[in-house]
Amino acid sequence: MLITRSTDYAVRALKYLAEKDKEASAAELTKELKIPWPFMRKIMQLLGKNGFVESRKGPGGGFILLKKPEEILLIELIKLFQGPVCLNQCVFKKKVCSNRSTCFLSKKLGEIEEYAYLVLSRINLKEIIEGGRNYGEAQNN
Amino acid sequence: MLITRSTDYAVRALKYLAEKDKEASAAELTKELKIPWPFMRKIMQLLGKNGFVESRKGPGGGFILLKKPEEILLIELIKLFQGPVCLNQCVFKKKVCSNRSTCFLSKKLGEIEEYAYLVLSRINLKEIIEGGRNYGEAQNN
DNA sequence: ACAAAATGATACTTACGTGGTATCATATAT
DNA sequence: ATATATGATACCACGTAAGTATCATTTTGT
Repeated sequence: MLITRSTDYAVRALKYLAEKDKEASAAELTKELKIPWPFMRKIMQLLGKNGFVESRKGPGGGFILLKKPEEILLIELIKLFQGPVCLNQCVFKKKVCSNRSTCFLSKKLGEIEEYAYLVLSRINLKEIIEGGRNYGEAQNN
Repeated sequence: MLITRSTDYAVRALKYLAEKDKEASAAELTKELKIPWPFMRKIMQLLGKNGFVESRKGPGGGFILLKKPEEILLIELIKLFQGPVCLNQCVFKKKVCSNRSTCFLSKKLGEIEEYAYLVLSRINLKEIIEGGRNYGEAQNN
């Protein structure tokens, strides 16, 4: 899987914050986006620690976007919530196949990974908001 | 991960059979390729059920390749051992996001998936044997 | 001052897929 | 007959993603 649920939730939350353009609490995000509250909190905390949002405690507090949507790259969120993009990793984790450069299959998988990385690097939040009209809109079925 | 260990083992086993061009038992494959015996058997059984190899029981029995290496496509092995190639799958498994066509992100992920599929579809066993001189050669570290 | 409402930190549980094992039944060669 | 092979199938182990729970801390409003 290229994108896990955590990353997806993060995108949705950031999208919501961008569109609202005001402070929103985890409770509000949870309600609007239909994402489990404790999970949402965990995600927002990570976003906070990494400079995507600023948080304010106390009643009326919550989170506010720190960056412009066009400055938030999908690849950064992926790295944050899933670690480095890696479709390739030799099944033997460095023990066997030290000879990856001579391995035809590794080379091909590497090509795919490179392409994926390139595409993901170019996607920013602004595009997601504008291009995906209903991305993240919760539904009831 | 694009390729799991099962698929990788299957490739190695088929490569071995292709190069030997004679019947080989699971025990032999296990020994030569340093793959756990019960796991190897499981893999060979799947390959047998799906027409990649023919099996013969009894002493001296084993498996023999049924197809030409150039007719064995990596993508088929991936599908067999890992299910359909799917990097895209909406995190909500069909519940939300029935509107995938209008979702910018899904479209982009779909593009990556398509590219991966294309590359993987074109790789056959013959190429792997010829291109990857040391693919599947067991090492001892 | 105090209670309520928010986040911070952190540890824990649950679910699932991959990797791997074990067992018994069945066929075949000698 | 017996040993050697595969067929079928059920089970176990482990790591990661998904989700929960708890307590501490900060801030607001009265």
